[in-house]
Amino acid sequence: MKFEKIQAPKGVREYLPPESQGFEWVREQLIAPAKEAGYQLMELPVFEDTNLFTRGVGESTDVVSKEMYTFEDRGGRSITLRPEGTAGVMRAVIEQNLDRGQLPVKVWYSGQFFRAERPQAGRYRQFYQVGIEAIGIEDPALDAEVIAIADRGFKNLGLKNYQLEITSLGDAQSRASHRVDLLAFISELNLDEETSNRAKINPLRLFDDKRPEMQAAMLKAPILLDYLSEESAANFAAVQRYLKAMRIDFTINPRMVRGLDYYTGTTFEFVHSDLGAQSGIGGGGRYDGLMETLGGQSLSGIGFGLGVDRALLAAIAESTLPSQEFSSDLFIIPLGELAKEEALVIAQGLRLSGVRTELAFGDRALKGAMKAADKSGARYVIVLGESELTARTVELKRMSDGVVTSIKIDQLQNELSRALSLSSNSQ
RNA sequence: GUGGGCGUAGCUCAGCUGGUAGAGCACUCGGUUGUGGUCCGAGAUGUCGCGGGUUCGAGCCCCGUCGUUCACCCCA
Repeated sequence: MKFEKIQAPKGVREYLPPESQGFEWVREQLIAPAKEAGYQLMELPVFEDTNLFTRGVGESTDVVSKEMYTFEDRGGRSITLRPEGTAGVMRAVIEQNLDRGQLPVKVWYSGQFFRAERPQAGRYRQFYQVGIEAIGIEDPALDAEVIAIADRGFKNLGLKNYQLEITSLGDAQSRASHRVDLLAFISELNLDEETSNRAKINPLRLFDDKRPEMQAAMLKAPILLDYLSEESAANFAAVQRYLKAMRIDFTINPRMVRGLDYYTGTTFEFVHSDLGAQSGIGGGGRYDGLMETLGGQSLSGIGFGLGVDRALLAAIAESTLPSQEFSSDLFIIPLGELAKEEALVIAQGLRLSGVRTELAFGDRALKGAMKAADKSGARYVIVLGESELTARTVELKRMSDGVVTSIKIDQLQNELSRALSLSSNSQ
């Protein structure tokens, strides 16, 4: 009887060893700056009431209108796998009254998100993001800090071929007056049906059209930045000033368009140049009305989401992944039953003191075990046989050059700690 | 949702105008007593994605389907 193999669902990306080590590293590097800045973990469900997204993200967006994984649970409730992170954070903040405490609420999150799109390079139906949100305070310095944290994450990865683009979507008045002029401008253009439908949903989207003739046509379109109210303009100027003070490079892209409806004010995107069509590696911005829309008080927030999958692709493209980071320090090969027991005990002790230790299993021939040790990338190897057990002494072999030194088993921990720190200092 | 490319051993692929499958790498064992990376030798592995059709005969042609990949829409 042979059973058919079951495949992974379409569009999911799995990270298996050894690549998973790079993934784990990237995710940690991306979020570390947020932890250092006092943001705290918020662990949220991956599925939510569908209304959270239709109301929060906006029904007119592509994300909501055609990319959500929505299903009915056994109680007849409409449930959706989260397509982005901010709405869930806001829901939790409102539901648990976190906005009644000290502001801003500063949280980070990390996990899977889901969008039912056609898969493509760097675009998957299940993808990973890390993100932060800072809720309850309107201060351009906070905007600058949030951007700086995202930028630090990418710098932690060693990335160079990326660019930070910022703009401001202004306040409601700024957008309303710009919209009137933009619609007037667009009505003068000869648009095909599909495009003009898109314009009706959100005229700003036309700025993002990739067709050269559209780009050319939109060059003369009125720019939102020219319509900013005095206050919005001052805010945006301050954000730029702060970024410059922190020596964070950016360009102003007045034609930037974000896919989610809730953004207002400062908005930004990180774009990488080596990734093909899906070049956005992160983005975010301020959202003034979201909390109120979701039934909370009227507080503003700002946050970002960084794509872990794409950041990993970028790190691979720029060859910035560390290689030695992931391998063990020591590989123990026991020969015989007694040695096996002893090896387990020794390994436990060494691991407790921070020496990354692997064992050979399965009574393989010594040659095979040495091969396994070699492939593990371990920096040192010891063979534990009868003679070693009686002498309580092992030969510590350094794999890089094969040099062997004789060491008492009791001294193994000290010697290894010293040898490892010496060689890592000299790197 | 739309369009193009691709689907042959674990991996990367070859397979000429249709005649019932190969290479490299990886893997296992060995090159005499317990030491890896090089070298040499031996070995195992495929319903040629799946289903139909054309044909005396299909991995090669046709149709469908699934998957994959790239791009569009859109986005991390």
